[in-house]
Amino acid sequence: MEVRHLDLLREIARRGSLVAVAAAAHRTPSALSQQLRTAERELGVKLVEPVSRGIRLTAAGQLLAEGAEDILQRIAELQARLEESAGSPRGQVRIGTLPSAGEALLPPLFRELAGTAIELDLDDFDLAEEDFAAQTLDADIVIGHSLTDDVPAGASELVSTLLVREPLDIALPEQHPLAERSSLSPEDVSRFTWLGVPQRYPFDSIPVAVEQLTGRSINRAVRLRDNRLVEALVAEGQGIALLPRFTTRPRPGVVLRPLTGVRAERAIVALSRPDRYTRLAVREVTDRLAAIGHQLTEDGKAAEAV
Amino acid sequence: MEVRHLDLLREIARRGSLVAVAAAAHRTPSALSQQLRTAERELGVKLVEPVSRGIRLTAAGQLLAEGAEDILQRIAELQARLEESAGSPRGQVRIGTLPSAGEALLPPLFRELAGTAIELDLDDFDLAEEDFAAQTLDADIVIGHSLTDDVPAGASELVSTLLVREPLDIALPEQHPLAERSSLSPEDVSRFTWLGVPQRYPFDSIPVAVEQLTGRSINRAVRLRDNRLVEALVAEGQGIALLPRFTTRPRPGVVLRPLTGVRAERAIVALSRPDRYTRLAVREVTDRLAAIGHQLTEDGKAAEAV
DNA sequence: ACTTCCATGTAGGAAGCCTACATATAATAT
DNA sequence: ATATTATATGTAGGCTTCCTACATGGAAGT
Repeated sequence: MEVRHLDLLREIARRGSLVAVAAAAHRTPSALSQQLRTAERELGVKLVEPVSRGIRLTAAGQLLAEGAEDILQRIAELQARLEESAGSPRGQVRIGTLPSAGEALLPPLFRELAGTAIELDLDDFDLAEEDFAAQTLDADIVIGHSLTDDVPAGASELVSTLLVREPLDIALPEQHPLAERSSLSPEDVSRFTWLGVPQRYPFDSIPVAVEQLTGRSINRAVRLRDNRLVEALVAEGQGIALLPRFTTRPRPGVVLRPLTGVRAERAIVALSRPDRYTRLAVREVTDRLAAIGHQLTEDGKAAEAV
Repeated sequence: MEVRHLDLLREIARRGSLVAVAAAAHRTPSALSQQLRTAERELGVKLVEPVSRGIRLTAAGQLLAEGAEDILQRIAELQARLEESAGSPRGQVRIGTLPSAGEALLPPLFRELAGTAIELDLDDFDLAEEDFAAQTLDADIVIGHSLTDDVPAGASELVSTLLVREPLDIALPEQHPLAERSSLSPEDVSRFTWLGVPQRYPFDSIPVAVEQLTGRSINRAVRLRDNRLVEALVAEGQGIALLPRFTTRPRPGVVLRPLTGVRAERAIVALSRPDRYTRLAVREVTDRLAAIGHQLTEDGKAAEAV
């Protein structure tokens, strides 16, 4: 019985189709199909059966997939023990990130890891809160965020590390009447036109809360994903918007004012599957991200004091 | 990290040298040496270091070898679960046996297994009691014996299954004066010339016990290993000897008489390493051996009653 | 000094693995 | 109905990997 085959079965169980597994493994479906048949021949059991357009694990395949989960976890633990005892962390760590969080966290990370045996591989995406967890299938570490809690929805099975709690401020054009105030209430902001984000995107929960609190519906001029674009439009006077405090670069024509009276902050977290998190390199990178996040908070406080 | 490499490290830990591992695996030492270097390259750690004429595992190698033990055991368990759920036992089972015990136990076993997917592979040897355990490195099941206990010396870590308790009788020429008695005492037998076995061979413990009990030294004409040869010489009147009751074929000119007053029986046991014993086929064969052994005892009683 | 034992290096053949392309089949769309 | 899409599987060929045979080198024993 080979690890390669166990791994394949586990992936089929998780992802459901050969095409999906092949894409994740950068292989062709044909290769995996052949591997499956080799495994079946060696074990003397049928492992998958056709169903609709795809395949499904047989009882035997499922049994092995479950066992594989355990065995691969133990192999990962052994590897971690080895790395701990015999040297410094090494290898490739694949990070998937929110663009906004990545912009603040990743440049220092690259700087710190220069010269170590850890190699970073990046991917970025902007998703609904509950979709971050699924990305941990592909990435060792997923940097995601949560508006309501410190653990994003769907991440209960994952290792979740809080990196920063980042306030979400109201971005205003410099000449905006509200710009003179040092903080803003839901009442204040509900009267103006907003630049929103798509529905079900995390940031949207805050204007929704404002609407519930004030009983007044907010006028959203547009729904955009990209914060840079939003910044530019705020500067143009197209509306006010929610922007994360640490990752919004100061920009002429735009000021940030804290929003009080609703929970206006996001938790930026690092998520990993337990088996991937056992790798020393993955823990190391997560720890460094947490330290960088902490520094971000400190810098924020210092700037406020000035 | 590949199972193949883990297995290699475990075997090196157990057997001590590449040549020994190569012999057991039917590979050349060169192949293993190259595998080792591939493993070292992949893991980024030195796994072995030269010492005297051979090699020795480094700390890292040892760590992995220990982890391998656990992981390979779990893989074996998974395989067993698969076989249990998905069909009948199959594959090759390698048995190493004492010739005398094998003669009685194996023919029925072959008969029973004809037509199943279990294939037997045999090896035979005649060893000192404490050397049987070492044979479990190579064989799935080792049929050995113990004179003093139901578990042979050195087998405490192994799965040990009692197959038969076989009386060891005194073989006499038909015309021998003692042949008229229905059972013999240490006093009786210590006066005659014996055909013995080499020192430290299990059977030797009984004449030694007789010597201690009677305070008289036994005259051993020769020291032989092969029971057939001993039978032939007993028939020739060259002396009396200890022979196992069930595995001594009745033969004109020779009679067997029970020896009383000392523990004159051997326990025939099947030994397996725990990881090999998890295989369903191995358990199946062990069970069948135990059943055959039980039948042997029953047949013995029936014959006595006649 | 010679032999023995063990590990390692090299070259070449065999086996295995993966990709590209083609085929088959079921579900969905037009 | 027919075409299209999505998924798996089969085939041929190239690349890689693995193992054996043989040679080399060092350490221990005679």
